[in-house]
Amino acid sequence: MVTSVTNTESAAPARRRNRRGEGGKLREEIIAAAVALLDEGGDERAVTLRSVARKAGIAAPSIYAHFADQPSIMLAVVQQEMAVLTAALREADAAADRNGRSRLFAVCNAYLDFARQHPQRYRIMFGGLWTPSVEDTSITDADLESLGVEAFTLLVEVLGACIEEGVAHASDDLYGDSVALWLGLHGLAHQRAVVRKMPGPEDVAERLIKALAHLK
Amino acid sequence: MVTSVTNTESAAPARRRNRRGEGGKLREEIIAAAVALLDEGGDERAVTLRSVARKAGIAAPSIYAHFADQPSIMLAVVQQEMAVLTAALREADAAADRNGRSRLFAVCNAYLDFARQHPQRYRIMFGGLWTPSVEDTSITDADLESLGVEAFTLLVEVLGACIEEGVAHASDDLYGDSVALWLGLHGLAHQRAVVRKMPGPEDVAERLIKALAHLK
DNA sequence: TGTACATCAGTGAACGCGCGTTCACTGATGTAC
DNA sequence: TGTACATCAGTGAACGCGCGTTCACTGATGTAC
Repeated sequence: MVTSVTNTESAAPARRRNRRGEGGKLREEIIAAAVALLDEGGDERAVTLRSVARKAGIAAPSIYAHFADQPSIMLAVVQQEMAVLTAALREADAAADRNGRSRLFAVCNAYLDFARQHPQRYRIMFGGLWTPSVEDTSITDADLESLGVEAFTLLVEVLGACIEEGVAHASDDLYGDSVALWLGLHGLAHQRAVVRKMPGPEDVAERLIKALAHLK
Repeated sequence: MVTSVTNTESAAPARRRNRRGEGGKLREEIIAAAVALLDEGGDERAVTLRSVARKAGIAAPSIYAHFADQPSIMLAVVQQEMAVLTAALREADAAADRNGRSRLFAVCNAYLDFARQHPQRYRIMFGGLWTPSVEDTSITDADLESLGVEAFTLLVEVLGACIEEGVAHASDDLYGDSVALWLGLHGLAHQRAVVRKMPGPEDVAERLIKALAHLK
């Protein structure tokens, strides 16, 4: 296997150390460095303690002042990106026409767009790439729970609006339908994040959303 | 990070070398060893050239007689497991009552069962865990195409049967609907393969299948 | 206002580890004569 | 039927690499007096 570090990673710029009392800023720089590595197209294996340190322009041991281990960095990345995703969904919702159907498509498409624009981030967030190793790390199950709750709640709300307006067929279980809808979105989003070119027709997304939302 | 090899890997039994002319058998043993490592719950990182060799009870260099590199082993695993999955779906279909609805649920549930019973295999097959590194390896795009075609074809057939029988609403595009249905199944299967306990109601699978198949 | 000093932010060297990969090799076994 | 030998199946030692992690440290900067 050929492993060339210098070719794939952009050189870290000269870094000025933080002023006294502002050491905490490095934490954010570390997270940003990890995200940058992902956005360069490398998969999760590209995000090591040392590669993150190189990217951030610091020495590897400097990370320990802010994170217990590499999975802790990943958790911070996931938490941050979940917030980014949630904000994007909210923004899309706010920008949509004020009817259930428009809002539903706006939110769902924003979700799919995030996955397409940031495939590696999406895989980290939902691909179960670091969760299996919980035993060895400082991450607790509590950290993992409630990670995507806010985003999901928005989906429930928008689907509920569709039903209230009579645009979607009501069922006995809005929550259950929302889970099903999210799972469908996730299947498409994940597949798009993983393969080069998606097979299937252009309008799969629309088909999925219409069917799972029971749109009339 | 604590990394203990001997604790997590079962010791390889004494191995008798293959008889002359039967050297090819080792190829299958190597694939089986890789699958065994996955089934032990380790994620894809646990499948290294050396760990596979240990599991198979051979010296690491012996692998090179059969595989160019580690990703080639993974490809072989994926190809084999795709065949296993396809066989399971066919079997479920054959065992089902001879009507579209029964066949559809049988095939879909068999798909979901595979993911639940072999989460790590499923993640390897559909999680995009090794595809990103195509550039460095001996694997070609041609190897990747048509990997799940047979299984998918069965899904199209069964959904088509539902429509012919009038059990499902016909649309203008059976293929497109099949892709959407598969994506939904994939979303659920993947999520189940990734998280410990799935949130949501018990009958999400049924909801998903009914909605995406447009069952009447 | 000047200076000693505690603290903070981060470094550099070193360690042991598992990895992929190479190389020359060994020893069993089938086959030609 | 016996034996020499080519081939096959697989080994063992070694290499350089990047990794996570430790340790003692350095040098800038704010603060107490």
